[in-house]
Amino acid sequence: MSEDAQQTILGLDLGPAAPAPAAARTAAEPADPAPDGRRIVRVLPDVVGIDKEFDYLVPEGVVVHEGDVVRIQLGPRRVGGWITALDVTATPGVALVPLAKVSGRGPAPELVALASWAAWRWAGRRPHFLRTASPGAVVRALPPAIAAPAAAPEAAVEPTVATALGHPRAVLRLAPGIDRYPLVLAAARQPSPVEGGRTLVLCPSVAEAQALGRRLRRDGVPTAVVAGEGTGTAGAGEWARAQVGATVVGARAAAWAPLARLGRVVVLDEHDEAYQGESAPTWNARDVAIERAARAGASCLLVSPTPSLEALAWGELVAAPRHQERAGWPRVEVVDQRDLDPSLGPLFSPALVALVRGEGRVLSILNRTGRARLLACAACSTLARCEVCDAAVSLVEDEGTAPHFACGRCGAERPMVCTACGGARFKNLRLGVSRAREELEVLAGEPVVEVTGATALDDPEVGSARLLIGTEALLHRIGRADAVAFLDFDQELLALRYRAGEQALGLLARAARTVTRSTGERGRVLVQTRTPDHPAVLAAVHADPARLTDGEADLRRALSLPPAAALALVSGEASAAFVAAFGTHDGLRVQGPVDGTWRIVAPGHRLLCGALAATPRPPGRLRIEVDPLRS
DNA sequence: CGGACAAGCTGA
DNA sequence: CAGCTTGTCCGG
Repeated sequence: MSEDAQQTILGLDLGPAAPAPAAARTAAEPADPAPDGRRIVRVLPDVVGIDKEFDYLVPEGVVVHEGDVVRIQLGPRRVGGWITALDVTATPGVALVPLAKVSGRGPAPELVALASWAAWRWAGRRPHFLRTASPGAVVRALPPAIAAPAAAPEAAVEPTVATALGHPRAVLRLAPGIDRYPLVLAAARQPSPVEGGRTLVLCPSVAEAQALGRRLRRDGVPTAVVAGEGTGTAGAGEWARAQVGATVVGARAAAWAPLARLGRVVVLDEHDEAYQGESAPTWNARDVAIERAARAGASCLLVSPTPSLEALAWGELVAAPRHQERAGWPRVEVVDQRDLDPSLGPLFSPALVALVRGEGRVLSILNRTGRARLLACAACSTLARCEVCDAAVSLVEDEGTAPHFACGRCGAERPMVCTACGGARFKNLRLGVSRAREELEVLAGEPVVEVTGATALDDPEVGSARLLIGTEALLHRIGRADAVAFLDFDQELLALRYRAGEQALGLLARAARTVTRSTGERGRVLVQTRTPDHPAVLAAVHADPARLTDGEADLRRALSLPPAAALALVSGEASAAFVAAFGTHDGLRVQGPVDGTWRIVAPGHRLLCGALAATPRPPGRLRIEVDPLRS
């Protein structure tokens, strides 16, 4: 070993305040020595593309634990990795070299195992998950153990909530106007099925996690907020506190938080799509949390105003009595756009006009219509049109050719140059929203501010505006309003995704929460649609999500869609080779390709993931999405 | 994944 | 046949 390596080797010690015994690291125990008397550990390199482990010698006097983050010499280069097994026996005929460095603490053994499971479940690679489970910065030693929060003085929660907390795997349907904090506090304080077990609370956004964390700390619950700086990994301090006994609150990545002894998992707004990643592996934090709880013997509670069909298929539904749930929803008014006076246009019903001329902050939601985007010259604002037929042209950005305009009507193509001023820069016009804004302004008789993804929320114009308009992202960005109006809800209801109904109801629930004031008083939700009898609309109007989910579950079964089936999408340049190698399996159907994407339908994940894992990956880019949310 | 090394192509 | 590209293999 080089002098350099000797200098960088770091002895790690658990210290006196090691976490409680359930998850006690076996690391410090005496080793089975290798034949030559030195310990050997197995290491998974942190290199995507190497799904293989390698054995290394532990340098004399160095303490290692399963999950520790190390650096290794792998062939000609030095890379990071994780210890996945301690005290393995040497493979004959392999010349071992020592670990180059033990960097610090990493995921505990049960998380290393969970990463293997997740790699199987979402057809991904272990390093992806182990990175999420590792601290964002080096953790050399753990702080002293943190005592469990004092038990709840008395049950200060609703009977429904108490029932749900007492159940090992429950789905709590909680109306959107109900504050979840009493539930979270009780979850942190009440004993769990695991002696001395701590609570993990997941919520869809980092901001919510931080807010919950502040409230819990104020109430004397030692809390670690595990929410990363973009990448999803936790800061070293919070990571270490989570490891030694804090109650953990966090967003998606916190499903991998290092609780030494997990007793209870609570997933708030489990239906929220923010729990699932868009890039492969498309793992879902709710499903990771469910599996993790099951492995730990912990209870798991999924909470949502509109539980997903996946949740309902998984656990026992607990709901408040009808009148109580009803009281937690605002009034949802439905306008049938088919009855509107055509001269006013379909977007502006008398009810909407009354709403914007009334008082309080009103959010108007309008999704862009389809893919039709208009381009205008950035310099002179002239619309980009076809020189042949005058229709609006769209931008073509194929590989191999320079970006140019193409006419969707007559097919003519031309360079990306403004016909009026010769400018070459163009801006997208979100005509749907922009024009609606202008018209709404006229109808309201006062300014209406358009909020886009680029709008800064601390913009004084936004802060002071009473009337705002935007796409559904507006609901995510503006937390409070007195009324929410969906100008054309059919965009949501009739979208071509199989989950459109659920997503639409989820939007209505979000709107319902947006108009709930801290006093409990409720504002209004207005829905303009041509399909007022759609189950998602009826569910919100009647404050009864079962109106959607009952029928939807039957439909999914009939059509072999999740959760009655398991889906995977396979795309990328190597997808054809992969599908060829995948072959045929009993009970599995391979469809496609459509636009270069194959679709695999299976009766369940066991079959689907088993078959995916058994297929060798061909070289080249390959994207496998298990449980795609779109599609 | 990315470095090493081998086999194949090109031009003087 | 040097010099370069392309491909395959392997890492402890």
